[in-house]
Amino acid sequence: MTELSTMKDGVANQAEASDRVLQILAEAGRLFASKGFEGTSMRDIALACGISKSLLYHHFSNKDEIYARVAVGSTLELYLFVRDRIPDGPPSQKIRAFMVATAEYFRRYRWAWIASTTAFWNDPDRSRHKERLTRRDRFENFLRGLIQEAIDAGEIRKVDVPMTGRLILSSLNWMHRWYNPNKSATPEQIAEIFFDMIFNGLRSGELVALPSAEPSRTGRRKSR
Amino acid sequence: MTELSTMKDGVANQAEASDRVLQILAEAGRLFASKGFEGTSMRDIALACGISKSLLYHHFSNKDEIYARVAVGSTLELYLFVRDRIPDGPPSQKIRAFMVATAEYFRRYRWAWIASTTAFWNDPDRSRHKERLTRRDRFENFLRGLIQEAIDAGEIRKVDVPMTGRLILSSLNWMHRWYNPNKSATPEQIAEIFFDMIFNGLRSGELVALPSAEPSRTGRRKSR
DNA sequence: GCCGGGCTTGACCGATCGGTCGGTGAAAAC
DNA sequence: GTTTTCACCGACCGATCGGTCAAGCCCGGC
Repeated sequence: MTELSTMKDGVANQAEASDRVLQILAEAGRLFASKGFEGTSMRDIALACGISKSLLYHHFSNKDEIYARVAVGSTLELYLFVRDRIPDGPPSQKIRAFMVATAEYFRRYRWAWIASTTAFWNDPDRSRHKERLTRRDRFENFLRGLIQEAIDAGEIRKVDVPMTGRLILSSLNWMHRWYNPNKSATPEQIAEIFFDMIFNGLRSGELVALPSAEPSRTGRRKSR
Repeated sequence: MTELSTMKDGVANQAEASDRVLQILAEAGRLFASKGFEGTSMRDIALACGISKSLLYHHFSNKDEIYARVAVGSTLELYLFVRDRIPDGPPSQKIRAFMVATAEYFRRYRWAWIASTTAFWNDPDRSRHKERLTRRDRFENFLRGLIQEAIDAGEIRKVDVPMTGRLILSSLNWMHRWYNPNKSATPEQIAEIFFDMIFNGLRSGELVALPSAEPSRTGRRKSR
């Protein structure tokens, strides 16, 4: 079937699955993303696929398994997807590549991404939730490693590494809430803009004499 | 009742409401935040309050009204809350105050915040959803005004104003996903750190000669 | 022709959903 | 002392939930 590639959109790493399974995963991801896990019924999924509800249970044992294939099956690959797109070079450029690659992943698997990061952020299944957090941690720790590299190389200031990672990931993770695929910029372009802002800062070149309302933040530009 | 102040925690601008109503709103917000709107039943709310389900319908006409009081009733005040905490002074310091005030709001009305920004991001009620977006827009436009001020004053570079606003709001809006109230930093302190990172940038003072992988980003520090 | 097996279905189940109803008991109003 | 008011409850409703099941359909191998 020629539509396999389009149906595959939004569902990562499901190469061995049949077209029907891919269709179910794609539709389910889209529904989970827009109406949430509890807000999406098995009847909704069946209707969206144009099949009977029983058929869902032929291909999946229950609703949770569909969730698992959508959410866990997609976050599984994020770390590998991004890691393979980090080039050799200066650490700061690795961070930039990290952001762009994550944005590309978001663009490619948008519904699964939203379903995974929004609809299921509080997973009823404890062990599966933990597993997802572990993967998420591995992803985040990878970024922290890049940040530490950049600090060691003297490319960026001696900032708080976990907090810096959170800032970078926040800019990417919140994108799904305002990104409009019909508007101008691609997620990758947006990631580049954010990298520029975070890396170079908003402040203009001239040092503007700011009234130091917070004495603890003087001498910021001197360090390192 | 002396516990009125504690029960009021997490529910903004409900001065005229009775203790019981405040309790219901607080518990509902907490449940909505952790289990989502569809995932929280009226029985759950009643059980959490230690009352019968019927009593919920005595105080509220239906589940949606509870949602409205939690989500709409809290986002209503965010703009005013923040606006009143912006001091006179340099525009960049206004942006800093904006971030700190938003973080304070998050800390004070955490459950209602999470319920409003996460559990209900796709509101089934169209008109109410639009109303919330309008309020959200007013809040965001207020920030954009501050950014434009800072650009006009020459304090920050000639960046893309909407995109800059999104970056700042992303750092704050994503906080609820990783913030741990038992850990060290307060939301306000986190907001200050993020402001420092975004305003001053991560880059170290020394100009590191980066291989220009992106020719469009040369001369960045020259502008303005 | 027919037969076996995977894809597919509609009828159905107990549980739970949001919501309703009639009523209780105590305090306020008269 | 009677009536009105109001916070509150247990029982119940139709609808929908996730999930089951026996039976049909379709198609290649014999």
